[in-house]
Amino acid sequence: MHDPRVLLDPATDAVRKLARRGYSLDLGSLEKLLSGRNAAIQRGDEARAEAKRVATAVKGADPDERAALVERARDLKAVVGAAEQEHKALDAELTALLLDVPNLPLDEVPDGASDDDAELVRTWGEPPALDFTPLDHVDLGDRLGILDLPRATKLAGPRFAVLRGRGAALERALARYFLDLATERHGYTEYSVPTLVNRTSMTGTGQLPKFEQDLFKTGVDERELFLIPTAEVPLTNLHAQETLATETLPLAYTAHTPCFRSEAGSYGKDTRGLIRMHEFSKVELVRVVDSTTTRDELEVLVGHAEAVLQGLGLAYRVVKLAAGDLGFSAQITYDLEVWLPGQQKYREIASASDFGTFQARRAAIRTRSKDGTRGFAGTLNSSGLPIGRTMVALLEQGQQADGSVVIPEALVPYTGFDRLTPA
RNA sequence: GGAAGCGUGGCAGAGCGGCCGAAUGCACUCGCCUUGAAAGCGAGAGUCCCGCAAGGGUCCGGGGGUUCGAAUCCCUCCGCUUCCGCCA
Repeated sequence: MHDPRVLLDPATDAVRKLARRGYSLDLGSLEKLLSGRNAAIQRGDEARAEAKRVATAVKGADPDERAALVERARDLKAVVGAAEQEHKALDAELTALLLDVPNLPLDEVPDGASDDDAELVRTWGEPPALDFTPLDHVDLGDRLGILDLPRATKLAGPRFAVLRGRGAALERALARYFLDLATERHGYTEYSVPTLVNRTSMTGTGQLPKFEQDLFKTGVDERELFLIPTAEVPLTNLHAQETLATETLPLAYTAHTPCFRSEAGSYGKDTRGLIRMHEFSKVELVRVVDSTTTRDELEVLVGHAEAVLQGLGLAYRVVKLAAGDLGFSAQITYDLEVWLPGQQKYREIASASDFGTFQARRAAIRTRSKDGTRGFAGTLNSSGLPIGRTMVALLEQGQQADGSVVIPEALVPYTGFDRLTPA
């Protein structure tokens, strides 16, 4: 959420910046709401101040002037009540408007609306030169006897997966490898967190109120809970409504959780295989930092995500997303795209985003520095990585002419096997 | 699910319907003292909102009510603790 004053400041250039991502900001009504709200606050405060003075005067008043004072106090009370009501009403409107406004893209973010407009930053590794026609991960998984999509559909419907035998073991090994890398090499603290969270948490990171249709919602009686689409939600909200001493920053958190996405509006997209699931498992990296350092922290963070792919020897590239392709809360995002021989192209596997203070304002994650300066924290997150999509890349890039798949060396201590072979 | 109790500032812990933003202790910041530190002494310091500022307002778990006036009374919700039941 933005500070309305900042949005209204011409120096911010908010209208143009938001237009780059396809959002049209109504500065006029914003201005009107803000000034109206502030005027109401002031009116209420003045009346309340007077009411306090009168109430104090009542105590020592002569009997004959007491009645007049009490009546005056009653009148003031009405004024306070009216001003307060107006304040609340305008504040609700203002908040609703602000909650709807996405983050401002940084100037370095390229123009454009789709992934075609992303800017190539760098490429790592060589797509394996296969002297045979590569299979995609669905066929591979089927032959290897580790992936059973038909039965997943029977159990829950499309976009769910069943892993079997070494497939299930591979999933477990990947999660452990990712977590060890994050905690032992990159300094993240591992958490185990709820995967069902309340509306406040979802609003804090920006999934709500705008994107409720993307979430799975559950509840018993009046109670309302949402399945997390990513561990970003619980990890970032750990410090919601808290004030952090700047000298304790940056905080680096990781968690391995299931993630749930309704994938509304993605009908027909990636219907085959493990790419787009309603439920998948992911290791997430979250950083809570001094707000002035987020841009540098993003480079650190994307490096941590890249290290995972590099450790597995998977060819990938890094792109900077176009303004119109940014997530709601992000001001800049790098996508990591891994090479998929089965599709003969790079496909998104992870994305690392800098949210500036956008989420911290929503979630009220405050900071206080040694000299007493107060502000909001900066937040960032990256996948590190999703297990399913990593398995896709691993199977497809590691496939051999005989139909077997070679497990990357770094992973062998975790799997206990170095090769998957057809059943 | 049943019964009882409790929710005050970073922590601990007072608080008669007006003198309470709130005693006191610890912790904290800045001085003094000391070779240095500790102890001692003095001073200061909460949050959020409106305001250029001066200043004003808010906040004693959340919300509502009674009253000229509520941390103090009432209602309600939430959370925590203890006991019983059930249970992974």
